[in-house]
Amino acid sequence: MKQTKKERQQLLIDTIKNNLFITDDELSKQFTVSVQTIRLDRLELSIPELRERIKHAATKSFKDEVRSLALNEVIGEMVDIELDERAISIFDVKSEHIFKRHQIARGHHLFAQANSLAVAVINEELALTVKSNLSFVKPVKLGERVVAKAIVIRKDHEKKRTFVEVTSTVENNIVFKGQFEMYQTNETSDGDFK
Amino acid sequence: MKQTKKERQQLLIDTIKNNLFITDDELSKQFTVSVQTIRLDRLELSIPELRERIKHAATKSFKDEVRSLALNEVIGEMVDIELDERAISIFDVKSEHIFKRHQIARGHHLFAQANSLAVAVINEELALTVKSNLSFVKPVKLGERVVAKAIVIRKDHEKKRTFVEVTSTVENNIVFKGQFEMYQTNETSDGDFK
DNA sequence: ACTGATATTAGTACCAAGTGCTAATATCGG
DNA sequence: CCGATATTAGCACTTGGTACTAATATCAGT
Repeated sequence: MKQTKKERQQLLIDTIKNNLFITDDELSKQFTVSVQTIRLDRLELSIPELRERIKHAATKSFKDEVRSLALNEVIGEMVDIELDERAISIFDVKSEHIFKRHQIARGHHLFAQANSLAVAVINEELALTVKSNLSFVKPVKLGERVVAKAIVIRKDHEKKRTFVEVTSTVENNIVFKGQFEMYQTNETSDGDFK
Repeated sequence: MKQTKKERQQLLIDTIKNNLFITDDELSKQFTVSVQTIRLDRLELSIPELRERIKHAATKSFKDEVRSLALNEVIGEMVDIELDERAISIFDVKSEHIFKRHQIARGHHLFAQANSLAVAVINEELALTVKSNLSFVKPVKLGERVVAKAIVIRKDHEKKRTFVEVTSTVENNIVFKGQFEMYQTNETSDGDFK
């Protein structure tokens, strides 16, 4: 049984999408049509040629690399900071942060934003989270912008502890709250550690 | 002043490394030598041609994509799961998970492993973290393998809540502990939600 | 059954970015 | 000045295309 032009073109899109390195020649054999037909199809569907396709994929890969690196430093974008007092960061929920089925942001991204903000607000060489108490008040959805505010509550030089409270909001509605007990070296102050 | 062959070849390596899309023709102009010389250089240095270079970069990008996707699903590798009872995952601390200066794993990765395990162990369509209480007992360092065990403590069908406890260890020493209060839809059981 | 539109195939010239090979010319060290 | 090394030149060939023209097939409607 023969395919219609539409069927073939739909299949062509799928085939290229999950192969990407396939040449017109190979495609023509796969669909048992001439190479010219494949080229007309690509033209109609405005699918670029092989070299352009892979070039595009290659440049995209660089962006991914940058993204994943950035994600490992401070999560979210810092917009304000007063060391040992407070800090604010914003974080836009994109498709890579959500549960696919429900468009709701995965909890660990909210935690990561809050936790890295708590680390950043501490004016020391090394700061680690010791304990924390979290409350995920309201689900955050795709496309929403989360504003996290960290406030230093108390600093205990003796015990090398700092207590930080982080509140995250979306359009002024609280979506997340966390208390963080942080350990830090006291290098800038008394430097008796290590 | 003229360059030696060695100097040129070293520069060639650098140039290609941070350009990747440059053709022999452009290179020949940049180094004011003939295209043939560039080709001999590439041959000696076994640098593949432009098309092969970008093809290679493109395939590498796919791996990245897979990695970052996998990273967005369950963090760590699941080794055992009994729905609504317990689950175990392992997570190897790599260079991308640490504070550069101290080789210590960032807290949010430990949280992410524990939290995603808590989500996974719940036998429902949708599970979200409501509250959690964390304790970062001991710093985890580069190269260490973290084993997280999640145990379902209690399931409250009325209130659609499940309580999960996660303990993470490195070589049998506890490094992290967390209690998670999870919200879930009861679709598999009574389906009165939504 | 015939006509016209649409789809498909074929063929040619051309391009980019190469490889592979041979031969000529520079350039440098001893 | 001689020989080795380095560089340049030229040509045929390859892949995976574009752009264009022309011929043929297929189908739908009257």
